[in-house]
Amino acid sequence: MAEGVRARRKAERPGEILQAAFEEFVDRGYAATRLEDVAARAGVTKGTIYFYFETKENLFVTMVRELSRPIHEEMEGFLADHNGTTREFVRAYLGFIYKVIAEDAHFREILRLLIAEAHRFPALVDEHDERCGTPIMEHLRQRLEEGANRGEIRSAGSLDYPQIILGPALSLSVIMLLFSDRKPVDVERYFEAHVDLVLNGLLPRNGEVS
Amino acid sequence: MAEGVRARRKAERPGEILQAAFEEFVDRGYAATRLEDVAARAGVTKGTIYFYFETKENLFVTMVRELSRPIHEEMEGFLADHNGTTREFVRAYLGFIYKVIAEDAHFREILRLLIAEAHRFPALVDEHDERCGTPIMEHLRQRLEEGANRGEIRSAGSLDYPQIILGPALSLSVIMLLFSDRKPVDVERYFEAHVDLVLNGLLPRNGEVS
Amino acid sequence: MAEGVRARRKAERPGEILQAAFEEFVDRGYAATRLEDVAARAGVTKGTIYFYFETKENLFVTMVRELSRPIHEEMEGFLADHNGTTREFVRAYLGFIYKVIAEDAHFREILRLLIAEAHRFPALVDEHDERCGTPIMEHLRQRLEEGANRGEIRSAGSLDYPQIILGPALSLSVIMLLFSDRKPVDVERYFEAHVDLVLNGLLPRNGEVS
Amino acid sequence: MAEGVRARRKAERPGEILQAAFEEFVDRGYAATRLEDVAARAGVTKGTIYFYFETKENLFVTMVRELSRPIHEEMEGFLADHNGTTREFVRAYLGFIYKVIAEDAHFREILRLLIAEAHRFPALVDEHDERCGTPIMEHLRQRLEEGANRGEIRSAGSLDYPQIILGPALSLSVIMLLFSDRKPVDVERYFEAHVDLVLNGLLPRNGEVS
DNA sequence: TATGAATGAGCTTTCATTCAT
DNA sequence: GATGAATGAAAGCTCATTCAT
Repeated sequence: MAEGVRARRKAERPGEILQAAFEEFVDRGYAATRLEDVAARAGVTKGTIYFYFETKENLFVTMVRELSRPIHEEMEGFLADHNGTTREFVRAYLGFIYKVIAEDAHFREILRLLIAEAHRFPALVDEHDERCGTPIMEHLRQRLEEGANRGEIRSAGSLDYPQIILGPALSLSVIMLLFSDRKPVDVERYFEAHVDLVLNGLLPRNGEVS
Repeated sequence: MAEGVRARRKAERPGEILQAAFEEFVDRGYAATRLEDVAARAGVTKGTIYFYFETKENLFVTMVRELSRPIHEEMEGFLADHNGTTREFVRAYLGFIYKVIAEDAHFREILRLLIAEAHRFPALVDEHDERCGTPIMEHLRQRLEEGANRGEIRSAGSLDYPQIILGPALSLSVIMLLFSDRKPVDVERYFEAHVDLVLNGLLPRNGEVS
Repeated sequence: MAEGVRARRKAERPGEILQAAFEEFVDRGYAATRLEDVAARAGVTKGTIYFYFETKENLFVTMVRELSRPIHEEMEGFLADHNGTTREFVRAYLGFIYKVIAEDAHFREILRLLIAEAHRFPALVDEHDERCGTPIMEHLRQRLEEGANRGEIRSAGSLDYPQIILGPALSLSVIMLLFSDRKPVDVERYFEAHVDLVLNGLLPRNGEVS
Repeated sequence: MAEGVRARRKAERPGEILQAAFEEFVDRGYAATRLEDVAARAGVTKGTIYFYFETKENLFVTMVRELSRPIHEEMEGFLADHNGTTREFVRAYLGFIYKVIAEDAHFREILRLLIAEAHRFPALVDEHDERCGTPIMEHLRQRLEEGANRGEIRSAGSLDYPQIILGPALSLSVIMLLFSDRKPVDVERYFEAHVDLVLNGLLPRNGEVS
């Protein structure tokens, strides 16, 4: 029985350290984070960190990779199945994005770290992009293209730049990073307004009363 | 004559230090930047920095403030005069935003620093927001409201969240921060697609052939 | 059968560790040697070393003792039987010394360790001296004394300081330690020149053609 | 006046640190020496050491170089002027060597460091050899060759290996390193016996009564 | 016997900051 | 104004040693 507990703890050590590292790196940034604080937060000593991770850089990279994994998996699951009209798809798609980008503090903070440390860890940015950014954009692009082919939507220029369609969501993420809780946003309304803009634009539509 | 040169140099010292600080802080982040490197880049010694700035924090804050000033001034100039249809306004407005947000590396890198150090310098974020973010948003919001009142545009939900309308531009900025030159974007086309989406949305407009 | 192999391996463990320790200590010196590297070289884990040896110091001391033993035994064997003229003895004696001091890298490297760590392990130096240095010197001294009594050699002052007679050999050892293979020496010729000097000195002998 | 004192101290700092480093390195060896102890001995703080020397390795190398310099200079002075018979030369020459090699603890301890750290600092060994070992050997060789040409001494094989002639002196140095003060040697008598052996060898000379 | 996870003291090195000149 | 020598408090990293299994 005691074995079980010890073994389980042992197996969980790296994960616990990674979680602690995430929190410290997010709070202080890469350079200002002290391994000693990470250790304390994980309930181990400095030496233990070096038993599992070669360097601070390695810990950081592994942390970003590992803490992004759940998001990637959820994303893949979402991308797998989706049908319905393009209109419905856009709403569902943006809904999912908001769940990840705006409501998941994990994802948001990893975004902060990637922006902050893009110069130091360009490969990490690219890796994250390949697993997360590119698939999301590409999937959106394809579905919109199909929708345009089927005449459901205009073949607008933004179909080539899915970033434009997702932009307001990423923006919200950045705003939340900048202001923490000092400038709260009604995400629900923001989301609805975003969907509305993407689908209808600002100009009056025929028969619509401004 | 020599005195004149020296005097002018002296007067420029603080500015040179701030410029050097900007470059170093951008390259390495706040914590990882060494004052010694800033000094070397500015062509002075560490001690000189302390003659002009009290601490590293103070240097950072002053630098962000000072290097943002030209942008603020340009912005105020722009916000001052603008007439024409809402349609024209939106295009001109976004055009200006792109000049600042996408083409001015200075602004972009300050954004990076603000995102990265938002926890350490929340007051600096707020200050920057008051001088730059809020006025831009508020101005846009008012003009759009007027346009809606005049019936030029729909009274869409996004009128309450100008961030949504500007979102794709901010997004581009973030993308450029993440990938430097590894993923170049055709800003001209991106901009046009952005304007098109904001004005027309994705759904087919009456009489429009997809 | 497998047990036999395992049992034999087990019995050899300490020896393998000592051998590995020798190589690492020689390469890096006492303080810079990591027990982990010793373990890796011996094909065991760090813990295993502590099963056989109490501390790093203990491992070092035991290693020097154990790796010196074959030399001591060979030496005792040599010292046991020797007759012939003093002239013959000197040549044979020096020949043996060269085999040990100049050709046996083991001995040489132990000498390096003793010199390097003389301050930290004085007792080890003394122990080695008692088993190796003193007997060699004393034996030489006695035989030379006998030779002098018999009139075979001069009763020169160097009879009281056998170190002088052996000096060039020890010197060669030190030179080899300093230059590894960067300054190769023709040991055969060096040896002959050494014997010649010891027996004849530099001054011309009667009837000898310079 | 106060300036003078401060300036003098400033100029002496590096030298004081070097001297302190010498003592610590000699006592503990390269790896086991703590920069903190060097600093304390020099009366400065750790940081100051790094103001003058880039790394511990650099401090070590500089120290060996700098502390060897006086010896090199003395040596060059000695090698400059010498005449008289070869017999006289050998005595004077060895006399000088003993002064350096046996009586100068500085030189001896540097020899210990070079032997101990030959693997880590081979270039330093070679450098020291070029400035100290080779010139001494070469000078001796030339003078002996001349002596042999003039018929003053035998053209013995050891003329090609001056190390053999100096060997007993180097040996004494090593012995002193090994035993510190635990085995005192009468250097005067040792020296005389050495000179005697080099000049006359062990075999009886004609007309000499053993 | 042997392992390997874990420790913690201690190491080299860094760097913001000070201050006499 | 400006310098640069000096500080000292960390920070990242190492490693001999321990101990439950």
